[in-house]
Amino acid sequence: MGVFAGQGDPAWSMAMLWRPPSTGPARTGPGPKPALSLDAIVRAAIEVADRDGLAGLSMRAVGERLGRTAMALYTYVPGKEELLDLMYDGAHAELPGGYGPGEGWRAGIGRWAADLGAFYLRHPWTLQVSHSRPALGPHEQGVVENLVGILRETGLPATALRRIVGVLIHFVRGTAQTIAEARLAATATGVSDEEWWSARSAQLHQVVPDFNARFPMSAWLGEEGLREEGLREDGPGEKGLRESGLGEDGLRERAASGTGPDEGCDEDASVPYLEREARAMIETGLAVLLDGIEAATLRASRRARP
Amino acid sequence: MGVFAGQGDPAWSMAMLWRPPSTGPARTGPGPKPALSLDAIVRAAIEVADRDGLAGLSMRAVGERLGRTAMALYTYVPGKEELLDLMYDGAHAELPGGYGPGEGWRAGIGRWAADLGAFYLRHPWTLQVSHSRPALGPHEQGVVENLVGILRETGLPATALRRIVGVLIHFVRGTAQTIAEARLAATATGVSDEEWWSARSAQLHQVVPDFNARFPMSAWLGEEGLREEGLREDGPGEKGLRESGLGEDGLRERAASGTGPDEGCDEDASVPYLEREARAMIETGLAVLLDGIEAATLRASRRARP
DNA sequence: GGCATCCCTTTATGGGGTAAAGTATTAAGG
DNA sequence: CCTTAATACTTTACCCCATAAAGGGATGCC
Repeated sequence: MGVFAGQGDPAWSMAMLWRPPSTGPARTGPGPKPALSLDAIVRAAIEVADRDGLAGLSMRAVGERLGRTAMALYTYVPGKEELLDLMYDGAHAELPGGYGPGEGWRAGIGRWAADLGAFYLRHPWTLQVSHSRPALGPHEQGVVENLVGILRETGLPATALRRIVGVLIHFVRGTAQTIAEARLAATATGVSDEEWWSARSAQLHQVVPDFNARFPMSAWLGEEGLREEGLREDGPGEKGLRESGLGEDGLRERAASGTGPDEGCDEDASVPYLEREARAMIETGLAVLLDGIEAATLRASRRARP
Repeated sequence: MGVFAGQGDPAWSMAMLWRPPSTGPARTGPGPKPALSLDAIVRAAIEVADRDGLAGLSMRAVGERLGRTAMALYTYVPGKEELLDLMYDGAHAELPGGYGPGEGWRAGIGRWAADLGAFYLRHPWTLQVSHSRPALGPHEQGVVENLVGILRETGLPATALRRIVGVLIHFVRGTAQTIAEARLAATATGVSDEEWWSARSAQLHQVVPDFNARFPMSAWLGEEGLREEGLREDGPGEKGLRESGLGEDGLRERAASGTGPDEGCDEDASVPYLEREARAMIETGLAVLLDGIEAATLRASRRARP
């Protein structure tokens, strides 16, 4: 159950992250040929983290997966923290590029958010790695590059744009975290999310019988929300979802068609309740954000030529 | 460097989190009187985490602070995970309530966000505790309750509102995380953020000489951003900041006037560069979010009576 | 062949969470 | 007052972790 703050030796991490690709096995001179490689180690570590989470990520586990001892890794990596830096950026390599202009920034952001969200769900451990660490790699930078490319269409000034970039990244990360933890709870306890949440809800009302009195707003939110869902009437604030390229199964499809070498993310046929809810949250939230960005854009152009 | 996924025994955590306050020392019967208490342990653990971060939080450390061994704690707490559940909610106890109506929802959300952000900065370790864990306590619930109370003024339907709640919480958390890590890097290396970032930037351009060619959008963002800041012209997208109650020093003031028993958060006189930047991000981001919420509200009322 | 070089293993150290067993302290019952 | 049983806390021990230090064995150059 370990997570890191991104310490270690940033200089080493930076150098390795940005080293020219496939710096060949140009090893000459005495001594045995290296059987491992930095890339192989990083790949193995990502696989371990995908399977067992960051809690299961130990130098022993990674070494074992490569048929070596834990100490063998230290020939290639100074320590675990630096390895995590490389894992984090390396995983991002599977994110697609090609957010060319022509689809409009609203749709572009929708696609970008769906891709990134699906990536987080394919590698939930990335959500536990603290963001905005010192060591920034090329693939993480690529995510930002893509988003900035899309957002430039809005014509917003750079200062505002940079901040919006932060907002969007935090938003997708946070939402993906909610989904990931729901999945984790579901698989850990062996019940479906729906059962799990209703059980927890029942327990809450048993432990706190006066919940509705102490938290009237939250109680209203829960009850009214259920009522609305029962009525199946589309509330407002839901607009712009299809427009943004995020249909009912947009995120889901992207999650299933992973580009990376991983085994996929054990999608089962039934769409879990909470996951649907969280996906709806990403859609609504994104719609809100997009409307806000649009408002800023309008204000900017109005100011430019009054 | 430990963080948790929120495992442990949720039933125990829930029971303790919601137990009636100050369940007295009604111990009768044989055996020595307990010298510790659950509250004292949680308080001590929070102090340790405030000082040394989650990395420095060990059962041994908490026990030592109370003049006991690590094992002594196990009389009161089943394990470290459960203790963390209690710490997390316990820290939230210092958040204020009283977001009465009358100031308007925009200003209300601004105040709510500033209070929550300042709280995160006073207890940065809370940002490493993964959110939306199984065990939800009364004080975390209070944060949601406050926000829902404010948002009900918008008249938005519950479904949309619940999702906006998630967006706002993720947003404040993410932003606070950025600030917190900037602080951490600054104190860890002993240099100011500004020096630290320029050093890192120089290193990046040394390691990656062709950065600007490979990441033209990001390069543009950086250069244009600097140019705009040099011009000191308020870009658009900045509107609504004062209106939302978030002045230049709004967050800062709140951070300094902590309500909890902690020592404050060693604010020094010079406002660090990156922190200013991050605060600006919270302001801009919030403005975008508020505009988006407003758009949803308008749409809702338009739909209600056409 | 000698030998320096380098990959990898073995062994060891210190720290973590916590199980198990031991010790001391108390109140109740005789 | 003495026994008994319950309880708070300590001691010890175990296993897992990251990693320092030292050793072993393969390899290519002289």
